[in-house]
Amino acid sequence: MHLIIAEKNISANRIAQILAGNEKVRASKDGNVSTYSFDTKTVVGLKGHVVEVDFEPGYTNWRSEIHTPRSLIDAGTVKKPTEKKIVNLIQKLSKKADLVTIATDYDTEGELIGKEAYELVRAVNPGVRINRARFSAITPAEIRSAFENLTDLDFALAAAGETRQTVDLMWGASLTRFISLAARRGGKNILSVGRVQSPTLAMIVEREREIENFVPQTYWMLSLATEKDGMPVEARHTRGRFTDHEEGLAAEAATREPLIVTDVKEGQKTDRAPAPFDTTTFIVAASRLGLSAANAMRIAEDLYMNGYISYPRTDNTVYPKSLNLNGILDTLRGGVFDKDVAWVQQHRRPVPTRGKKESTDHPPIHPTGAATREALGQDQWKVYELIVRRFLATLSPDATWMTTKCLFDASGEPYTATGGRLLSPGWRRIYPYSEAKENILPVFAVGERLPIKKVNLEEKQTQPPARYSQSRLIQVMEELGLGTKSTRHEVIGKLVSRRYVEGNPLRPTLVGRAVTDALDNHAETITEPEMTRTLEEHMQLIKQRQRSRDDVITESREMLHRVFDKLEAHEAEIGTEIMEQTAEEHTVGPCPVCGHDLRIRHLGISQFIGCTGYPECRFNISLPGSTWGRAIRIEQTCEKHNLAHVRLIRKGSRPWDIGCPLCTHIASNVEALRMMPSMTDDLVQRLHKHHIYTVSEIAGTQPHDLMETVGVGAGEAETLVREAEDALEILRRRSELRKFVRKVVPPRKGRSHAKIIKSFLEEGIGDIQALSRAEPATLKKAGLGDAVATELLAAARGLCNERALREAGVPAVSLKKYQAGGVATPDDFCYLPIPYLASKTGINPETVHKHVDMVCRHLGRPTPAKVTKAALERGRKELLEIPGLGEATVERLYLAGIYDAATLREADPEKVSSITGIPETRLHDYIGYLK
DNA sequence: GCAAGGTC
Repeated sequence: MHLIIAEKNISANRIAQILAGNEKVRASKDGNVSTYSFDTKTVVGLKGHVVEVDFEPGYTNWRSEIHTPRSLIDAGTVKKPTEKKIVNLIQKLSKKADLVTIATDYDTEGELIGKEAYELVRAVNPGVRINRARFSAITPAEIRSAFENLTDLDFALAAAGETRQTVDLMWGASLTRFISLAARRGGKNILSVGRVQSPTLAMIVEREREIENFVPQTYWMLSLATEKDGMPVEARHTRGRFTDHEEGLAAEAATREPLIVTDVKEGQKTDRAPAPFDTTTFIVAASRLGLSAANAMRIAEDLYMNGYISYPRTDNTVYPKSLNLNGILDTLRGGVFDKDVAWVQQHRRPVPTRGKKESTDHPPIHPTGAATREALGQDQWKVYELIVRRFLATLSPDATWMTTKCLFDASGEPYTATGGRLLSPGWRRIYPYSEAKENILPVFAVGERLPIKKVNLEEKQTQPPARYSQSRLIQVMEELGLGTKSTRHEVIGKLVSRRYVEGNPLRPTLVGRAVTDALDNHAETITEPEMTRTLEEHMQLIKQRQRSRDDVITESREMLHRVFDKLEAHEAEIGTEIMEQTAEEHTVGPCPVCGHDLRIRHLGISQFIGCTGYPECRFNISLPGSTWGRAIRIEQTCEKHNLAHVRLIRKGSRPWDIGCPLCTHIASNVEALRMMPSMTDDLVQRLHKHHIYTVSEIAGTQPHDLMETVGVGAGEAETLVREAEDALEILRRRSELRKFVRKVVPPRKGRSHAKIIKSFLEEGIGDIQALSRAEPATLKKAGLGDAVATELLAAARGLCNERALREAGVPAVSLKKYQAGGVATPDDFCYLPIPYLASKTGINPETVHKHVDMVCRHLGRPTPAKVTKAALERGRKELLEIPGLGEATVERLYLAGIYDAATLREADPEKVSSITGIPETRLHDYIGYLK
């Protein structure tokens, strides 16, 4: 069998179709991985890298004393499978193979991916022949010639890729751990560092600094308004910017009629049709449609998987010769673009446009199939249309403009006006994404005199550089060689998810700045794009076999050790700097009580706003738990309280804006305050004035203090505190009820828990106890169905019983055994005989007696007599001696309190029969035997 | 828990 391994499933399929020619390809799935077979050949696709490098075992603990962040520099690495199903399948097929061909993409990563496959094959079949097919496009001609000229894997090329992997892991992981530990950040808040992300972040930080340090300069622009044949014309002074106001004023004053046309130049300008899309130019164009880089890529990948467009990850801006442009045009005929396609076919430019970058891996992004608006979502359609129109534009003629430049003289002051008129729109007919603004000037003749309608000296300010938009940043990353077509947008996503940057255009957060500063000061290598450039040069030397992989990695290790020399010497300083710089990120504003900063605090899953004056000032505001989203400060502030608004952010959900935390705090607690019988509007106002907002604050105050701060009488103060304690208890029970309902009743559309609780409260059900006693009909009023109502009631009763028993003193461990034995209510304890309880639960009868005694006392009922273990065992033997009386009958007799010969002899057969279900005649027989 | 690079 000849096994062919491609880089991805879709390539595997296409390669199989091409090589099979007229033969039919059998597609089958093995563990969700597709294979394509024909003749004696089987083609299978990888998923890019199916293994990943990581440190050898022993380095998982970040805080290890021995395996410090620095020790990662010299740590050994291992390759571990990340796509187990594919790895297994490849190895299964390899065992049967007598020839294996690696057919991954023709670039460094592709060669490395190929080598990874090579190693997987070798591990299970050391003797099989393995060769390599190299092609730069998956077209019949390329693929056939590649398989006619098979070569060997280029291990030097793969080694270049491995070097990158090792260097990235070593630098990234060791620095990430070092910086995170220094700044005491763990879990979701780690501070990541990497060869690509750190320089990218540094650029955003740098740009923000430029904006902050920018000093605007004032300048003046001078223009005049004239007209001809009723057409207004604006002409600018040829000086452009006047930086000196006096000079501007002088020129303005000197601008007088007559205004004479001194020169008219007409010309033509061609406006080139755009080049084919590569990933970067595509992202830039999509961003004009309002799509973020990540979004645009996600949609493009979707379109690609559904066969509408070609592979979206490409660096190529030149159509390969093998691409059938006419065929694509034909495919697009008949649909929404029919007219546009027809026009392009009629007016085809002789050669399609081409961009500066040409690579061999994939063609530029182009449509591959016809789609309808209905088949795609709104955004998908927007992207598809963009790609179709771009493709059509690259085949369309250039646009041509007629340009006019006029010069005027206003009594010595020179002015100019330029105009443009679209002569032939060319590609602009079908690619409406960039606006072509015409500015048509009237026809002027040299020497002509014109009126001056107005002279205008306008004051302006120079502007700071703009923040990077996502698409602009991707362009700059590309220029600097940072990241790849597939990863650039992900790197930006990473910076956002690490909360280093936010917004679009991108702004750095305080954490982002603090980390960049720390790295800039102590490990500048990692914040500079230079590192990538050097790495690439070294990779080039490895490819050319002029340096070895180990040699380059050793050099990199030494460099990183020097970086750590500096870092470790300043560890404490780096840590405090980051912590101090980022504290502000959590600061909401001044405490209304003491004026110190209020800060958002996270403690496990709970979060709240606390005062930095703690413990002297105990002011705090509670926030919803972090399961609702992590609380962050946002730009907006509350004018009344001078506090920043708070937002809860959770992955996958829309952010929840809480607004001013104090306003929300006040509003959400007024209702609770009003639950106190003596609370009045006036009192609420007075309490608020003294920053007392919650019932629990009143409950926690000494009546004496309350008297002084709010100015109420002693009796009133005591009443208030007592009422607050009561209200607090009611609230506590209510919240318990709420949690309980939420747990038992599954959430469903159109049935909100808030509504259910509201209806319960209206029916007087304020806690679980009340719920356990409620009528099913009451529950149905709250919109619950029969089954759910029954379940909720049962659960509430169960919980109440359990609580009553625990309250009576039954230990939790025993309680579980009782429940398992079907003994659930306090009544069960009082009325079921002890032998029965003991036998059902396996608990010692003396212990059972102790528990029963506790429960009975708690309920004010008499405690039944004690039964010892010995008595019970003896009694059991006595009973079993009676002919026809077995184990099962003993258990049933326990139910009636009969556990030995004596108790049986005394029993009333009729009564015992009704309790145990044993026929009366049999009972008579037993008793008869005993007598 | 860490990078960057493939691919989905």
